[in-house]
Amino acid sequence: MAISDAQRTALPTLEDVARAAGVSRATVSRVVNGAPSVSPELQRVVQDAIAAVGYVPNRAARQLITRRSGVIALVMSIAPGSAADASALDAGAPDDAVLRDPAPDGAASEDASPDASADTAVDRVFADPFFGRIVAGVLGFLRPLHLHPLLMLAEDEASRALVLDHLRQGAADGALVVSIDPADPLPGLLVQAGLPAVFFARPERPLPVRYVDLAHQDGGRLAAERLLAQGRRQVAAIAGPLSLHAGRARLDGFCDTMARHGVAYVPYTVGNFTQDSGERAMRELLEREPELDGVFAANDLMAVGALHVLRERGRRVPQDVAVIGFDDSSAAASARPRLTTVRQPVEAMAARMAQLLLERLDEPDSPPRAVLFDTELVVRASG
Amino acid sequence: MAISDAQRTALPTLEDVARAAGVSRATVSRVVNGAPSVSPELQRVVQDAIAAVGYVPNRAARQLITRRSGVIALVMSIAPGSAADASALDAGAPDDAVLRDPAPDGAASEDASPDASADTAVDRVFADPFFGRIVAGVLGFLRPLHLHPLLMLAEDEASRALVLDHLRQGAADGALVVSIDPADPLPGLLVQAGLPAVFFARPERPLPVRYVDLAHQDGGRLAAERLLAQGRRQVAAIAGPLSLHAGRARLDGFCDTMARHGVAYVPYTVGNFTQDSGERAMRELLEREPELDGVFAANDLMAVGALHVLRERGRRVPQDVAVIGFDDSSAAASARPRLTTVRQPVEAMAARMAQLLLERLDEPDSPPRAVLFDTELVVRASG
DNA sequence: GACAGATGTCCATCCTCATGG
DNA sequence: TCCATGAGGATGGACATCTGT
Repeated sequence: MAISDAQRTALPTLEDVARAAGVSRATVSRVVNGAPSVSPELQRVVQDAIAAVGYVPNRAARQLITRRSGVIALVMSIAPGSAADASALDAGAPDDAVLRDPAPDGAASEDASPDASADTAVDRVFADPFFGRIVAGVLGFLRPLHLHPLLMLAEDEASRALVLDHLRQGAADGALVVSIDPADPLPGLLVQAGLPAVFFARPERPLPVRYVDLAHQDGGRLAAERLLAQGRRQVAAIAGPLSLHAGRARLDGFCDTMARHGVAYVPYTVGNFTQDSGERAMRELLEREPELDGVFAANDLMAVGALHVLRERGRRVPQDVAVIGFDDSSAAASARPRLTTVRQPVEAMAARMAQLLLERLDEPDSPPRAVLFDTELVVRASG
Repeated sequence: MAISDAQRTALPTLEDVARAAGVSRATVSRVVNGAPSVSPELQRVVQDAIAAVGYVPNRAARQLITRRSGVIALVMSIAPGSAADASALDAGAPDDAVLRDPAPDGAASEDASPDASADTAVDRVFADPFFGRIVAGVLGFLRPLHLHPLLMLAEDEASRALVLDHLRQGAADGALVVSIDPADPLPGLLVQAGLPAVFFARPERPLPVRYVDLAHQDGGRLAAERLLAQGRRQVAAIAGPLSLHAGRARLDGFCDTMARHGVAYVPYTVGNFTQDSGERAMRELLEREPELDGVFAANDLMAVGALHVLRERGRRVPQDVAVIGFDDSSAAASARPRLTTVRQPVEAMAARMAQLLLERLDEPDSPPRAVLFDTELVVRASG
């Protein structure tokens, strides 16, 4: 409380500390920043003065000269550049009500609850366990370094421009971009502007950028080998969107491996990584191939949807039909039966993505680098 | 690419724009900030000059004088102040490996994947669908205002100090705090320091602060009334931690309503809001009350755990046992049978929380205000 | 070379004062 | 008198650089 007033008037500055300690501003600055060349006694004196006056460095002033904000933008980029293959739902998403004045209406009505932003496409991003894992990974790496992520969403041209502006304005030192759509223009825009960015998953168009990615195809292979080892031969797949590299590669890896082992025909259906789409896909596959004994889904959410449909149709898992998912998200462990799945180490990938960005910030001229992560089969009960 | 070099040397400043436009700095500033008193023609001229030289305002310089960062801290606060009742798992959580030098090791080994921060307590926060809903709500409100959330985690004394420092340093203008533990000292610290903050859920100790909260007790009542209307009389409850107001109030509301309708005895077990704890609780309840015909769980995750156990024990839901959850999280809709649940409008609450903070920032002297949200029964298949 | 002081720098905004219409 | 605009110094606070002992 006592501080509250002081705050509103004037916070103590370097100058104040210097005066209190009887040294120069420069010396205080040296102590604050841990410069080596200050005698222990003086350090003590300055530290005491800092504590006495309650000094905290002003980040804006520091940033003005160091040109570092200590902030990293974490961008969830969901919108396609051109009208692309986003699920039909998105079509009618209303624009945000743009408030020009940052000051909210003083007389906001008490009862009318504010907009809850029920935008389906946006909500889906944050509801997906994937988002939480990304955040956990990024935070785990950044926090010990005293850096923090600024959360941004890029879903249309205006919001993409906002991301670029923020970086140019120095609101963040660089961007970690999780881009969902292959037609996303954001990666290209960032590269063109020469802004520091690292991507989760390789951008569709070849760009000289840093990114982390997964050996998707190999993951598909692991799933196939597991099913083959169990003697399953009537297998089917629930693929992700084929417009995405991840969608294609996981399916390819699965089908190729099956073919190599004599299973030439693998019926598949395309979903969109949601549980609902997994249910629809499973129904369709059961109609086409009533005798199937194994299913590979390109992510856990769709696999869970498949589990539901199989149970509803009286197929026992794994006795009648084996199910293998992808990601090893929280959904896999909480499903019943527990889901056998191909692990994607999202947290480690996100952490590494952050590390690559810091490398780029420290050495702007170092060559772009990509890091590929391996998958791993996590055997549980479903297959 | 072309810009990249320019960037490293000198970005254009207001002065440059002024020169290019043949006007004064003041005029450029007026145009940039939308001051009313600039003639349309001049505005045009200045806008063109801005575009021509590629000017973007420097946030640090602006913040230095306006004392606004345009950033809002979103703090997930999970650790208890004293050694409190967090679930046993947390006990051995290792400290972060503190890296003093912000520069990462240049020769980071390629193969050793970086720490994925497998800290269980932290991971649980981000894996919970609750987190995504908070983010979605906050972002939905802040984005149209061109404000952005800075994600922070407070789990021990050091990280709490970091949150306070960031606010004092002006890294963020205020904080939105989602505090899990009742013994959390962060709310008290923020109040004491006079820093602008709004809380999700009322702090345990009475404090003169702004917050949003839910009519938890009323939610418990809705669940009870639903079960009573179905003629269920042998009901049990899976409560949340009783150290939390939300845990107690939901249970109280449920039990009180049952008592008022002649059901005096409601056996209950305490869980910790995870699916696993819900399973354990359900097993225990079935042993104690084999004849039960209705269960109320204090959140959806525990309700889903209960569903699994009931199925495993051959009880049909809802025919034999009705199950009602709480939250209406994504887990409710994706469960089978779909979960009847008490809705907590998390997104709207989070948005409102952000709005309250902006009110406080614009009018520091306005009195603290709390907003209570109502629950609502969402009837699906489970009860 | 170890240490510390003095001063210029980063850039947008606020201010005053003046000017022309 | 009023209004749009110019001109340019002062300001915010920390760091960089240079100098001097």
